[in-house]
Amino acid sequence: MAKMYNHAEVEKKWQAKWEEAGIFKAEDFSDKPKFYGLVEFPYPSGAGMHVGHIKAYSSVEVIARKRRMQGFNVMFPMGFDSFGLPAENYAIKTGTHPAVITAKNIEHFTEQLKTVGYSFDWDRDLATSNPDYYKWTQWIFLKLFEKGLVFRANTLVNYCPNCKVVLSNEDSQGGKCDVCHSDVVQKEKSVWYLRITDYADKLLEGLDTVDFPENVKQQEVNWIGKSEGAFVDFSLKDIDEKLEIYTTRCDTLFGVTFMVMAPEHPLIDKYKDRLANFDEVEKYRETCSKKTEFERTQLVKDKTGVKLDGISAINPVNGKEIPIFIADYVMMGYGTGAIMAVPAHDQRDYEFAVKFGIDIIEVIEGGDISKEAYSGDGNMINSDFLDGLTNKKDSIAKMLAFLEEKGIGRRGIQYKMKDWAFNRQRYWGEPIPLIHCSRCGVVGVPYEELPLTLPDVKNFEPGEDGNSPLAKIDSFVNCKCPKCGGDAKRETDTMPQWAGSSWYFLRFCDPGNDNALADSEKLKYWMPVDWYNGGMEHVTRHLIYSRFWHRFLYDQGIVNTPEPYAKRTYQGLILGPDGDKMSKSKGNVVDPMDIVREYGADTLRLYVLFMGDYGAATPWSENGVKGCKRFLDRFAALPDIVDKKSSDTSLESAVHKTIKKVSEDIEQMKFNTAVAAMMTLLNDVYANGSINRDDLIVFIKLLSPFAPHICEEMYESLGGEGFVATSAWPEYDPAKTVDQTIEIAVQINGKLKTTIMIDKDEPKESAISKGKEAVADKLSGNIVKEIYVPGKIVNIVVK
RNA sequence: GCGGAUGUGGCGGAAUUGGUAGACGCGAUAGACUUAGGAUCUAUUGCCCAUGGUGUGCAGGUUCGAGUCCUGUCAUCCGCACCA
Repeated sequence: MAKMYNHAEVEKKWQAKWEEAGIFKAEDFSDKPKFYGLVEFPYPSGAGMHVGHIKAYSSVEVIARKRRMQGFNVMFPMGFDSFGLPAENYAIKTGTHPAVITAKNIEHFTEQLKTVGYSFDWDRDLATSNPDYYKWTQWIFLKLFEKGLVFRANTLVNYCPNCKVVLSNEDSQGGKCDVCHSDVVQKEKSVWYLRITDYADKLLEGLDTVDFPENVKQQEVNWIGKSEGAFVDFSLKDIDEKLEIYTTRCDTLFGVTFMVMAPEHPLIDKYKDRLANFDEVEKYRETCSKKTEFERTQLVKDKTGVKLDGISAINPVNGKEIPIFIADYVMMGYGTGAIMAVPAHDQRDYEFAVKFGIDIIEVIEGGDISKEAYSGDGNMINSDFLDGLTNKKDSIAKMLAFLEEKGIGRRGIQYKMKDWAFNRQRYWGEPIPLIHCSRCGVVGVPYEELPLTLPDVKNFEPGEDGNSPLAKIDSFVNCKCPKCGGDAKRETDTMPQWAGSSWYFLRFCDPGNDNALADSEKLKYWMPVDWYNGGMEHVTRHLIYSRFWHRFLYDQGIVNTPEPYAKRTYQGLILGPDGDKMSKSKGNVVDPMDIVREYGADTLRLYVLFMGDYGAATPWSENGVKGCKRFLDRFAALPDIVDKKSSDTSLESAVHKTIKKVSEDIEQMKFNTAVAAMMTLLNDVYANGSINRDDLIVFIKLLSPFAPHICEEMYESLGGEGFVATSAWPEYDPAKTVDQTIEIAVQINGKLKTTIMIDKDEPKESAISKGKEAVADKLSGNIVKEIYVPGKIVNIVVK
């Protein structure tokens, strides 16, 4: 049996037929219910597709194909996130223009995607680096600017010395550059920010309204990192100045024995004349600034710092004079860059106090402060008017009331999330449409001048001065101020990689529109995205950014839903055959196109969904691929045994069970068990030796979202009308998913002894007696209980 | 430290949510067909002192019955992190 079908021929044939018939085109406005399925569009790298892309896209592909068969008007678009550093770095190396490389890569990618047979609507294809696309990226930016959500600040920023570029917090997680994985350093620089923190609460609240996996939501909540506490003013001794701190435990104020400022705190420079040990302070600050983020956070064990000699603070609740230190365990970027230290109840402060011999005053009972800080609940002591309170909530409330009355403290909220550092000193990105005018300040490029196109340059190398290559082009830089008409200069930095992807799902609704980012009626029809699948690594990057932009556009009345994605899912990583992460250096990378050539696209698609739990990391197995190919070959041979038996009803319940299982499993992304169910059915069919034509057509339909090419081929050979892809998804009859005769277990004291066959409607008494009969020789002692779980087990309890 | 998970054969992984543990696939073993087999087909395949016993990281507990629930414990993975 099992001659192998010619996958290369079959797949090419049907890809051409689908394209010719245009069956995957989404219709704007239709009486059918709509389904907008989305996968993260790729960066078109020169290396082409990775097996990870295949896994990421195949899930929504299966769902989209099923929805079409269920009568939905489906939009499943694809495009390219085509601005970015790799093309630019390649350009620096070879001198080829990034636009040329990008166009070539997009072509290559498109061809590869088509080879896999995805049911994308290619008419909606887009690329973020096309001027007619980034015109609208710039347009949204100008809207943000108009609404005061763009600002420039001179602060410490994450900087990648290798890429020579400023990075956002999201782009430098773990102290490593997102692009090249070099250590990120802190650098003082004037950069553009988007005020994403203004949307922190909205981004949090929005999570309650969407269907995201719990861990995805949790990760976003943690990233936003909302904390409620209080700002408290400490006055300095003999100086008319206050030092403001942020704390979540203002009720421990009586336990404050010192204060710590971040080394970069501006107050230090302001009062350096008063510092007797300024040299020592300067030296310490210098060592800190040289540390990378990585070093600064890894050396957690050893607290370092310098006491400010000449400046001290007054504890506002008891008037005691307390010393001030600078130490790098306090960060300038969170809160106010200064803390009140309560060594008895904060482990970091405790370690510092021990090292520097500072008093430790217990204000909450319950721990042993001779050993370590105690951060639990307990009775308040040594705290004047708070003494005796046992509840954290009460003591905080009482202290807050006191501070507010005295005017030295106020309620405050802090977020770990920082504003989005938005400019990159690079060429291959959207030019930021702003103009610096010496008279008018910063002015937006007029809307009618968009797109502000990237000028042609010869040298893509970023300047050593930290400027983008655009700064070297006088004809681009020099311009007239749109407000006063005087000479002015353009902003020469470009937007980060994430800009274009922050709204691309909107453009898919109306990709050719030149008058708006998309027609509002079309947006209203298609949005929100019904199902969005992508990588876990984008949860605190692309997902946050795009939700922010979308929420902003909602507030401006441009889109009609507050959240862009109704449902989000993610795929697990595909590991190399050795179980390690795939990487070029390890040489364990699998090229999906090799698999297509050798086994076919249907096999590849089937395998990535069958290989394991969709959400889990699973190693690649070439033998597993072969197993899927074997299944498809055996499936393709089914027409040989069609209607071998004249009246064949023995498969009826197996077929209905499989329809139910496959239909339900797809919805829950349990593709592996859906495929397993079809493999089981195939085994049943061969065991039976025959299958009738109608059942085979049902089987073909069930498999078609996974392996569409071979299914079209078989459907055609059986005389099916049109395409399987546009045929109706099979329904099952619940009554037929139940067998008439069933096998149940017989247990004694919960231990399996044997199994018996009974009728599915067997009465309890009869089932029990049949069970007892079957284990009669093993029964000894008194029967104390008889349990029958219908359709499952008989359990005889003896003593 | 905080947050999220996970632990089941030689391997990837199933288990209708408290009811026959190991579906399906891989690998392995034996046989068939073959000039050949790394193709295909058939059979077997958790482990063990095998008419039975035992088994879901480990130790307890609840229950007629526990991979599933409870308590404790160990290990691994992922994300964030001197966040005040």
